[in-house]
Parts: sequence; structure tokens; C-alpha cells
Amino acid sequence: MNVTIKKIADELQIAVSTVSKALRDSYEISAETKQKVLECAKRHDYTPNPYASSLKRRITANIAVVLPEVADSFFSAAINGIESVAYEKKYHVVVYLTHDRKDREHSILHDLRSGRVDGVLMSVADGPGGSEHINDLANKGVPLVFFDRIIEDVRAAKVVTDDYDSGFKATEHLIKKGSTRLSFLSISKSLTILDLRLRGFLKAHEVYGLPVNKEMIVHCDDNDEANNFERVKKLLELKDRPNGIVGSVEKVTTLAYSVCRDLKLKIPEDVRILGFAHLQIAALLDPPLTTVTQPAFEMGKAAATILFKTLEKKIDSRSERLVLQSELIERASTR
Amino acid sequence: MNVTIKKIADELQIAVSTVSKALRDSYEISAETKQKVLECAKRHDYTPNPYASSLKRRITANIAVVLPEVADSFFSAAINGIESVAYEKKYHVVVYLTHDRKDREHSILHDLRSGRVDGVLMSVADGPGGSEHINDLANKGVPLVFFDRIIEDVRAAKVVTDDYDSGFKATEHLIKKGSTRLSFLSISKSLTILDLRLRGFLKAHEVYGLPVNKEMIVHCDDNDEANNFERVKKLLELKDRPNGIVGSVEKVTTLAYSVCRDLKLKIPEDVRILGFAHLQIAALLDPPLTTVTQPAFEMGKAAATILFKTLEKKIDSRSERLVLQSELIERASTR
DNA sequence: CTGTTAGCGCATTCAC
DNA sequence: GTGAATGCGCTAACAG
Repeated sequence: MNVTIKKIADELQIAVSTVSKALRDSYEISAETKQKVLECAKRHDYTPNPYASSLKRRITANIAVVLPEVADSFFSAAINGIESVAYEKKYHVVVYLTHDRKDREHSILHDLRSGRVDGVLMSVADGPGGSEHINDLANKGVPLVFFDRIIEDVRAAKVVTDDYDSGFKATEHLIKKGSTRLSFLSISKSLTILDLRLRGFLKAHEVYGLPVNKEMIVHCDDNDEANNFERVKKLLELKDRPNGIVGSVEKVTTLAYSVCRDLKLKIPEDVRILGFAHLQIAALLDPPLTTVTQPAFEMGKAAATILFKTLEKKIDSRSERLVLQSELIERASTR
Repeated sequence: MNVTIKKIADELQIAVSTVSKALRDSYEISAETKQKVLECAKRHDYTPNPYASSLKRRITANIAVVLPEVADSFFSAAINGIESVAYEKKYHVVVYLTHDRKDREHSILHDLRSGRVDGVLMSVADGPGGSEHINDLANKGVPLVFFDRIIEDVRAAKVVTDDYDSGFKATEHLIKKGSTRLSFLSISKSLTILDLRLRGFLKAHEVYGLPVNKEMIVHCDDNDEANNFERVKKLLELKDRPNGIVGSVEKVTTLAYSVCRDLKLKIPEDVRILGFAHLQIAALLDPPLTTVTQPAFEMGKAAATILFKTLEKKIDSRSERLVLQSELIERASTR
């Protein structure tokens, strides 16, 4: 049995409310009483039950982070950013993984309606289906902030990067480097961020007067990685295979790299790859990979900050939208 | 205001206890009453308050995972494993990051004494200092399971890999490949797993009659990565620089790779690298890296499973110890 | 300054 | 089969 506020009150022959106030350092308690209470609490290693207080104060000090996965370095860094501000605020971070499955996302959000957490940060799962489960959450009054993988139609705060622009810039960069047949590797037809990046890719073609070959837009959305590998392999075995590849997310960027290895294609002589990826990964590759790097840590931090602003000041942030800049980083070859 | 059990009782003109029982599908409630209650609950989108029930039942359905960081792919995979079993058990995973700082670890564990979670999974932070904070947790009756980075002296369940053996095998492999001057890159003098891997490294020297040069054992334990980089660089600039490197964790393995790039050292001609790392990383490198790969996902899963066994059956698992095998994986060169 | 009282939402006796 | 009462641990009026 754990020691409670009541135990302390009994031992000290005072009222529980006095103990409660003393522990919260209320101004209406005398210094000496506080001393006694504090001493007794320390002696018994008293630890307040957070959920009892939560019941009363209607604050759980928990926030949820709902993610597709955590293998990717983007989401790892985002968790770091989120955790860093949560730690400051003395909040706790409950992590949920959807594995990019809508059914899981549904059941997770369904559960979150209960008041288990004070707010939710999320990056949506890929897949078809509406957003009723998200609206259900909102209807329960649970504040929500999207980051990276957002749903445009849902009225909630959003933290994103300049996906259209970076898709454009990445493509432009390859074109300027001399690539003439460009491929776009995606993982989804339905995710907004990927659609935007693809549009940037297409826009660059338009601006630079390059034709678009639809065969070159490949969706690696198979759960079986081997299939995705084959899909990219087939692309690179075409007679008029691309000499430039835009990897729209880290997974496919590295996938392209692996396939090139497998086919013994020279990078960048045969194929030039430019992709969304974390710098640490890029630094290991040889030849070095030009990357579009998202400020993942900052995005997590920003999203969490907006959430806490909502929580604390009860401000309605549902129409807020923060756009952070991705960076296109080219590394010098060391060969 | 959320709809509670009481609201339903009022609306249906029945007692709250009846509603409570009906919702839990108690045998002592008639089928028709259950129907009515369930219908009404659904209609109002009733969601039970988990913390109210927690107060009564003394179960929070939360477990904590305390980690040094989440950048590394080892811990990402471990979280995946943990989450997968937690999801099955309808438990929630609260993630805490120590950033390898003992003071943070202390404050986190201190907080966890409160009963916020039903159990704790942890991989300890590096650094000097005792383990009173861990014992304090145990004294509060919070079950704890260590994984990977354990503390031998603490009486708690432990899930580890065969660190001594894999340290030996890694070194042996390099020796057999022809490396004669071996370096061991570590990140800590105090972590058990690293000490074991180092001992395996030393043992291999003994077995194969190779001298050990203490200068070759480098600790990259600086918070500033640039300093660690310099440290390894200095090592590789020695006149009798190593021609074989054992990277004891992913971070230093990739670091060694980067430094070799920087110094334009040929791998494996000039220096052969073999390190603990995730396969995905290894697959990207060229020339391919021979790795010791820990079953991170399985470790997380195993640790969580042990924790739940303790939680459910109230079995004392404090002397349990599970040793999983790491794999030494060599990739064929594609050059 | 301190104590009494009344919940927070739910689950569990124990009557009826 | 149902309901009234009690309490989980804590906080917040409101008295005194």
C-alpha cells in the first residue's frame, strides 16, 4: 500500500486539505505546518498519485504522438523535438504507431477520445478512407496538431515543410546537373505531402520544357519491401531508364541507392539520385547524396509548442499553419 | 462536459452501478437492460474515463520506456517491438529520453515512482553514479525490466545479447581477414555491454596471440560529435594506424566510416571496419560493411513480454535473464 | 491559518 | 436483477 495524503494527515493529526495545500506550497498555510508536512512526506517517500489529481483537475499531463512508424530517421528526430518540449512542460509523451494502417489509426484515435491524454500530435497513416475518426476526436474536445503528414480538410493546426517548393527545387537541381529523364519515387498517391512534392516535380518539367513520362512516376507502396525493390529495379532496367531520380522520402531514396548498387549502375554517371533524407544517412554514402533535408526536430518542437499553447491558454489554434523550410544540401565528393 | 456513466443512469432512470455492470457485460444484468444501456452509451458516444477506473482498479494501462535516445536505429526498432506487444495487450507506451544524462534519468525515474505507469522498461544512461534511483522505483513496487544497457547489480529482469561473444567474434573475423593492428571504438567506460564487448575484443587478441595497444581503445564519449570525430581522426592519422576497427555501437561504426572518407582511406584495403549496426545502414554502404546486428525488435518484444508476465500473473521475474543472439553478417561486395 | 465537505468518474460490496 | 452506498486519492469551495 502506498502512502497517501490521508496517511500524512492522520499521522500529523491535521486535515487532509491542509496537507494538500502545504504540499502545493499554498500561501494560506503557515511555514511551520509546511515544514512538518514536508518532512513527513519526505520521510514516507510520499508520491502524489497523478491520476487522482488528474480526475479532479482534468489534466492528465500526457500527450499522444501518433505516427506511422519510428524506423525512419525523420520520425525519430520528430519525437526528439516533441519530447524536448514535453520534458520542459513536465508532460509525458505517449507514442502510438499506426504502421501506416488506417484501421490501426482508427482504433488508436478511438481510444484517445477517452481523455487519456490532453492533446494529440499526429502524422497520418497512408491509405484510403475519410477522416471521421479525427473529427470524432475533435468533437470530444481533444486538441490536435498535425505535422508533416497532414490532412488538409481537417480543421486543425498544421506544421509542414515547403513540400511543393522542395519538390520543385530537387527536380530543378537534377535538371541543371544534366539529367534529362527524371523519375519520381513515391510511396503513396493519397498523402498530401507526396502529392505536393510530385506537383513540384511536374512543375519543374513544365518550366524547363521537359516531357513527363508517367512510367517514371513509381509508387513504392507495397508492404513487402522486396516488391518495392523489384519495382524500382524494373524501372532502372528499362531501355530508356531514368538518369535522374527524385526520392520523395528517405525510404525510397535509400531504396534507389540500393537498387543502383544491385544493378552496378554508377552514381552519378549513370543515374543521379537526389532525395529526401536525413543528413546522417547522406554523409555515409559514397558518392555523396544530395539531399532535401527536413528540419524534423524543429517540426516536432514546433508542433508540440503549438499544442501546449492551446492547452495552456486555451487558444483556438485550429487554423494555425506553420511552414518550415527544407534545405537542399549538396556534399562535395570525397572520391 | 463529457458524458459519464451517471448521465446514462439518469437518462435511463436506473442506477449508476447497473450501468457500470451493463457496460462491463456483467452476468447479473438482464439482456434487455444491457441493450438499453449499450444503445444509450453509443448514442452519446460514451467513453469511459480510464483514469477514474484506474484509481479504482489500480491499473493505469501505461508502461514507460526509458531510453538514452531515439536517433539510433537500435532503439527505434526496440520501440517497435515494445509497441507491438503493448498494442496487443491494450497498453500504452510512454516514452522518456534521458539523452544519456544521469540527472535526467534520475528525475524521470523519480517521477515514475508515482504510479503513473504500471511498469518500466529501460536501457540505462551512460555516466557515473549509483543506482539508488532505480532501487527507489523498485521499492515502490514498480516492476522493471532492463534491456540491452543493463545494470548488473540491480535485481531486475534483464534482456541482453551475447555481448562478450559478439565482441570476440567481430575481432576474430577481422583477424582472420588479415587485420593485425586492431582498434576498438567505444562510447563509454562504464556501460556493461561495452565492457563485455571490449573484453571479447581483448580475449580474441589473447587467443590469436596479438598484442594489445591501449592507444587503440578509443572512447568517443564526448557530447560534441565534432570532438569524437577528431578523436577517431587522430587515431587514423597515427603512423601505425589500425588496419582493423571494431565499432562497438552503430554511432561509432558509422563515425569510423565517415572519418575514413574524410581521410580518403580505402576500405577495406587500408582499414577494415566491422561494427555493431543495423542492416539497413550496412546495405547502403559501399564497400559493404560487415556488421554485428542485434535483434533489436525481438529484444524490445521480449522485454515487454516479460514485463507483462510480471504485471498479469504477478510473477516475480526479478532474477530472469534472457540472452538473445547477435548475428555477424557479411555482405558480398558489389564493386 | 485550518478543517469540513463535497465531489472528479468509476467499480464494488452488500442490501433489497 | 437492480440499486444505494462507499471509497480510490486528491482538490477546491466554503466555513470557521
